[in-house]
Amino acid sequence: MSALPPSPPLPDSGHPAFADIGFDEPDRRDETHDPHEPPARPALPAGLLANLNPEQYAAVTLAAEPALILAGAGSGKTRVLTTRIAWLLQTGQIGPGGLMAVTFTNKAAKEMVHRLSTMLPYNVRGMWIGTFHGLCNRFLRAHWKMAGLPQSFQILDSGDTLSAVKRVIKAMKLDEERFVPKQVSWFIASSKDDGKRPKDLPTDDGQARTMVEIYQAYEDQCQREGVVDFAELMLRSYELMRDHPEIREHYQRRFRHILVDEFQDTNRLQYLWLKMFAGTPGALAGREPAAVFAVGDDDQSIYAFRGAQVGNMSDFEREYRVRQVIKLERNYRSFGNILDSANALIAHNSRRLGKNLRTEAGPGEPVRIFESTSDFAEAQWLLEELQQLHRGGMARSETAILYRSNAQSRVIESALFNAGMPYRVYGGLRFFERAEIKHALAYLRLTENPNDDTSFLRVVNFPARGIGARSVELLQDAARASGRSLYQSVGALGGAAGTKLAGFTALVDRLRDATRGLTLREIIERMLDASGLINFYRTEKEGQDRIENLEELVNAAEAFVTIEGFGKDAVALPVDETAPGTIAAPLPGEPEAVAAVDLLPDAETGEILSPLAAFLTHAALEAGDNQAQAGQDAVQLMTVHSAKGLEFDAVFITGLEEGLFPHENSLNSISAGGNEGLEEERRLMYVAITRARQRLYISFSQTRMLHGQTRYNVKSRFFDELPEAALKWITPKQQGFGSGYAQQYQQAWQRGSGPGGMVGAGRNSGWQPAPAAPPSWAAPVPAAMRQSAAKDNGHGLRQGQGVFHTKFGEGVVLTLEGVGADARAQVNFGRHGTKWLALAIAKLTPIE
DNA sequence: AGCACGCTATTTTTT
DNA sequence: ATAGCGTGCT
Repeated sequence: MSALPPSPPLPDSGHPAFADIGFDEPDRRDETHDPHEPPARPALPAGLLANLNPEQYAAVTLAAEPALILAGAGSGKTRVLTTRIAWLLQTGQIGPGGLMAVTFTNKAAKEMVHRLSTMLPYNVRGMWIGTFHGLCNRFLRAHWKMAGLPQSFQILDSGDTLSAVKRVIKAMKLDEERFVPKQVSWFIASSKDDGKRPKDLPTDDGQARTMVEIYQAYEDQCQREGVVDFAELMLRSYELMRDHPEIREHYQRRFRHILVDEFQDTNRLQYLWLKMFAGTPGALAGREPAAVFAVGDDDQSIYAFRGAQVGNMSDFEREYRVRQVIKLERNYRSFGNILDSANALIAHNSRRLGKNLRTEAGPGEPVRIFESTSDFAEAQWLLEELQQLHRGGMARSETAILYRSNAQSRVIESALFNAGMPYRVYGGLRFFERAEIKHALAYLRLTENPNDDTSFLRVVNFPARGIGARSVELLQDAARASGRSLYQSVGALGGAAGTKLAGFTALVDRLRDATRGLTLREIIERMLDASGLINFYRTEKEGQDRIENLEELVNAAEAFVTIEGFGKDAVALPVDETAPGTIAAPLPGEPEAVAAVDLLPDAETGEILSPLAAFLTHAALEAGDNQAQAGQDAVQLMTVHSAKGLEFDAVFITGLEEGLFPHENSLNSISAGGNEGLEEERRLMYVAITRARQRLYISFSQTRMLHGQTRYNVKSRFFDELPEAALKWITPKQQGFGSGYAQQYQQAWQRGSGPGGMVGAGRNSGWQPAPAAPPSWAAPVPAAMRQSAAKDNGHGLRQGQGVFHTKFGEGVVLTLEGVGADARAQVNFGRHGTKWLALAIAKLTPIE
């Protein structure tokens, strides 16, 4: 008997193309097994399971039932995930069409596919392995009609989303001061991430009601224009599953194994989405839910600020009655002192699922702690230490400097730049986010869908063709009045403006007609020429880089490939040979750099998305690398957040100061369960520490330039939570302004020309500023007061002086006022806040 | 249409 | 300090 009946046909389907494409081929191999009775363990493919430790082995070979894997940092998480997939396939428990593996980032998905392809003798690219959003896209392309979308719907990135929101606010004639586009955009995205439509939201007060109205109007606008934002991809897929039992049943029967990476980072909607695909225990008539294999680490949950719910882990455990919780605690990355530090630190968090990393590698080097007088001195020290490591034979790319906030990179970059030390900063503009690329994509999108108003507005007058803001406004009014797109409304305008606009739409039409039947490369080349983009940048002084990027876009199109079929039958096709029915030979050697996507066929007709539409989808879902200075062996600079998932021989964690790390803003979010904000900061520090293989350095500075002013800082409380035995304090005894590092740095700074050509670090998309509250942790020191810095007021104190108070502990003097019995001092006690003290009463002992 | 000035905000980020 | 953005001027 087969416990797993073949998937039912989709409603109104039965079109042969559906199965031919392999998109939804039911897995016949399943029918020889009963997945609910664990199959006898077959002979293991040679080498596949070799060298797994007992816990890894247990996880990889778990029976087909819901499981939670608590995978500590460096415990071989990706290996377990990929080996399990390979094992499931090779033991014949499931076919390549019967499982789904979900990650958060394209990078992780690619890594998984890459590793799998080395484990399995066939092409794995056609499988349902990808990011949440990538899989949603695939799903919606198959069921676009039922989802109420046009077949070639476009995807908005966060920039597009913001401008779309701006247009809505303008159209509603609302005050942008009261309804800040960024905040509104964030509100809409978070509502969607919570699974909520406008009708599900409270409208208690006027402000809230208007916000919901904007949300509704934004939805209508997106629907009219045929575009979806990132959150919409998830929400629309979820609702489609929820509201269509036949679709739901189809996919629930199909995917018997669902593997989820970084489960601790899932938000509410993503968990709901997973439950839809897996089925909820007890709610399925006589069926078992899919075997969800959730891999995560609650100690590495650092994205609560963008909606991640660590609670999904315990919810999953409870709701799916997980019997198998496996902890991977053996660390293969770091030496003992590093792990001891990580363990001791994270032990200060409450409500952990509980995990302790261990290694057999021995203690290794101590964790080195450096106290510096200024951020300049800290940067200079970093440079010298890096030079020493490099002289000792360590590759620069194996060394990383981590910081809590992007603003910290500047001073470090200056020091490295002036010394000629190659470095690479993560976090700049991504390829597909560059202005010239967005312009080019806008033209391409208009040929696919002229009603895409976002794209229309972006390029209607770029390059300049005499269509001013006034004309555009008239056009928008006409469009609004008739409820049609800008493109459709051009005819309604007369006069000179109407003529020029008609010229633009004619250009779009010409482009669409002229590129029909051309290859992707030819389409893009034609567009670059006809739009005038290339010419525009040729005449620009700074246009050379932009032209190179546009050429790179042509290359990306050239390398664009789709995958057809599953497993052994899968072939990679250059996208221009994918006319339905044609089969091309696999690309020679299947280069790793290839940008592979799916054919994205319609579930009913099997009709494949045009190469151009598929490419545009790809561009939207994968913003591309941000390697500004790739190639060279360079020191890696990044925030702690972006370091997650990476590892280096030597790691420098900088700026360990109260208010900065842990960050002041995080300390506000105290909930019933404790100080959630602080605990997330601690997890962040835990992530930072566990990036290091051999050497770990942690530094902090007494003073730091922030927002143009010097701030006096107290060292981070996290130092108190590290095991003294694992540490080595390497700060030179004698320090201070005008001596040592600070002075050396000053000279280097004056000599150098400053950091030219470095990558801009500022980049904010969902984050919203909290109401401005003056930071209490490191009050800026007014210039007038600074004069008193060197002056002694009779109490042996000066500004910047370290002091000790019996109740508040260590602090730094920020300001001094009055003399004699009246003398007062403002002291920053870090976590205990900033206080004014009467020096006649308070017992302050100078330290250092 | 393009530039200059002034204002504002400055934790973390992927898709 | 400084970058990005909106407004207003040439």
